[in-house]
Amino acid sequence: MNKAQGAMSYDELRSAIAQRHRALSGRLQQIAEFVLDHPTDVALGTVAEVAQRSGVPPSAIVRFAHALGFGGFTEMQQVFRSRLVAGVAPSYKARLARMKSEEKSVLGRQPAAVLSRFVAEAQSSLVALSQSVHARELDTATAILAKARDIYLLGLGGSFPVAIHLAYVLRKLGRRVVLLDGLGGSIHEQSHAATTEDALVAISFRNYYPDTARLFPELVARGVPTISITDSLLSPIVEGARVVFEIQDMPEPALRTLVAPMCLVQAMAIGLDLAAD
Amino acid sequence: MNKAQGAMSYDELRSAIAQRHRALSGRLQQIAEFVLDHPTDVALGTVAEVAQRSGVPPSAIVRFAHALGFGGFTEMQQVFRSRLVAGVAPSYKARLARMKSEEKSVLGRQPAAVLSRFVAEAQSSLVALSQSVHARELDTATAILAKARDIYLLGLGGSFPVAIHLAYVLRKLGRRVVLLDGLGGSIHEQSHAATTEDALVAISFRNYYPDTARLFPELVARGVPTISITDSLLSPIVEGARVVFEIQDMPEPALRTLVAPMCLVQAMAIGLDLAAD
DNA sequence: GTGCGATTAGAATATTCATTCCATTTGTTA
DNA sequence: TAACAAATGGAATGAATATTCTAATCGCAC
Repeated sequence: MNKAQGAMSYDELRSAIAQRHRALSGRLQQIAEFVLDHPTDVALGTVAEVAQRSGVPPSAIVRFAHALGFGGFTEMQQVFRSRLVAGVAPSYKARLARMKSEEKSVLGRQPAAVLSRFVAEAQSSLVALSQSVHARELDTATAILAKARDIYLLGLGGSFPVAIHLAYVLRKLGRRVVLLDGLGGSIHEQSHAATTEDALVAISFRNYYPDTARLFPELVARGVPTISITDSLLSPIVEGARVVFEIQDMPEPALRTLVAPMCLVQAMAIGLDLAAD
Repeated sequence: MNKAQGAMSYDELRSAIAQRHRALSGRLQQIAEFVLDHPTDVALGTVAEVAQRSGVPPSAIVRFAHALGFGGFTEMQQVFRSRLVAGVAPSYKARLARMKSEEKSVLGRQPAAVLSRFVAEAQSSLVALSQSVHARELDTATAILAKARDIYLLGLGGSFPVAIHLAYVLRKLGRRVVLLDGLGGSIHEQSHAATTEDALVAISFRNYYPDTARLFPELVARGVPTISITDSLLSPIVEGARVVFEIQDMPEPALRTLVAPMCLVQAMAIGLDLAAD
C-alpha cells in the first residue's frame, strides 16, 4: 500500500491521482478519470451513487480510495468537500488577492494581462455575433447545406483553422466534405468537380487571401450555392453568395482569435444535423 | 403544516426562513439562526452533527425541516448543497440546465437556437479559462517559447485548428515554426530535428489522437521543453511537460467550439511577442 | 392551582450506508 | 495449455444515519 495521506488539499490530490494513474489497474484508472472529471459528484454523492455514475461496482470505489492511501471512501470524500467549501468562502480574501494579482499583471507581468484582454475581446465578439446573425440567414444556410451532395470549404490563410474545424465536424456528422487547401499545387483542380448540386462555404477576412478572391467568383459563376462568412460586405466573397454572414469588428490578423467564426460554423454544422432528423 | 416546497434555491430558502422566523417556536428559532449563520455545516453535516453544533437534539432539526415544508432533513440539505456547487461551478450548472431544457424542444433544434447555445457555452468556457489559467504558468510558457530556436506544434484531429492557428500567428510574428501535421507520411520524421534548444506546444483533447500520444513521449524523452494544452491531467501529453494548461469541461468532439484553446494560444503568442521587446 | 394544548427531548426503529469478504474472472508466466 | 497471481464484482455485514414515536415538560388561560 502507499504512504498514509493525512491531510491533503484538493490540488495535491489531483496531481497525486494524475501521477499514479498509470500504475493503477484498469478499473481504478477508470475511476481516476471519473473523479477528476466530476469532483462535485464525489464530494456530495454516496459510494453507490458515484459507483453508478462512473459505471463501476461500489467496492471498486472503496478500493480506489484505499489505493490512494485513504482509510476509505469517506476519508477521501473529505478532500473533495474541502474544494466545495473553499469555492464558496473566498468572497473576500480571494477576490482581493485576485484583484491584486490582476492589477499587478496589468502593470508588470504581460502574459496574464494579454490573456484577459483576449478573453474580454472574445466575449464581446460573441455578443456581437449573436446579435448580428439572424435566424432567417441560418435557416437558409442549413437548407443549402442539407441539399448539397458535397460541401466544399474555402478558407485560406488566417481563416484556415475555421475551415479545418468545419470540415472536421461535418465529416464527424457523416457529410461529404472537400476541403480546398491548395495542397500540392493548384487549388483550382480541387474544386473542379463542384456543381450546382453541391455547396460552398467560403470564409475570408482582411486581408483577403488572394487565392480565395480568385477562386470564389469561378465557383459562383458555375452556379454552386454559396455561403460566405466574412467581415465586410465589400469583401470579395460577398457578391454572388446566397447567404452572407457578416462578422464585424474583426481585429487585425495577428490579433484575431477566430472565436466568433468558430462558433458560427459549429452552429451551422450542428443545426444542419439536428434539422435533418 | 406549510405548503410543499418542491425545488427551491438557497436564496429563496433564506428569505423564507427569515420571514417565518417570528412565527416559529423557541427551539425552531434557535435552529433558524444557526442554519443561516452556518449554511456550510448544514450542507455537509449529519443531523447529529448539526444538532450538536447548534445545541439542540437531533429530532428538533428534523422538526425544523418539516416546519419549512420539507419532507425531512435530507431534503432541506439539498438546498444548502446547491449553494456549494453553485459557488464552485457557476457556468457548468447553467449550461447543463440550458442544455437539458432546450435539447428536446422543437425550439432547440432550430439553427438560431443552436447558435445561441454555442455562444452561451463559449462564453462560459472563456470565464472558466480565465479562472483556471494562472499567471505563473503563462510566464513559464512564454519563457520557454522565447528561448526556443524552433517551435514545434503538435495538435492533430480535432485540435488541428488550434495548432494551425498558433502556427499562423507565430509565423506572422517572425518565429520559426514546425507544424507537425503528418502530411505525406511519417510525423516522426517531421519532428526528428527537435532538440533541447527548441520547444514543443502539444494540444490534445479527448479522444486523444493516437499519433499525438505516441509522438509526445518521444519528444519529451529527448529533452524538448514542452507546453501542453489538454482537458485532463490524465491525458497522454501531461507527463513530462514543463507547463500544463488544463481546460476543463470540454464537450464531446463534435460539439466543441475550441474557443478557449484558441484564446489561450493567441495570448501565449502575443504575450511572447510583447515580452520580447 | 388546575387542566389543556403545544412543544420538546430522548429512546426506538427502520433505512441507508460504507466496508469487508469471497468466489469468480482476467491476465501472465512457465 | 496449465498454474498462478492480480483484479474484479457482488453479496454479506455491521455501523451510522434520518426519522418516528411517546412520555415528559412547558406555557397559559381560567
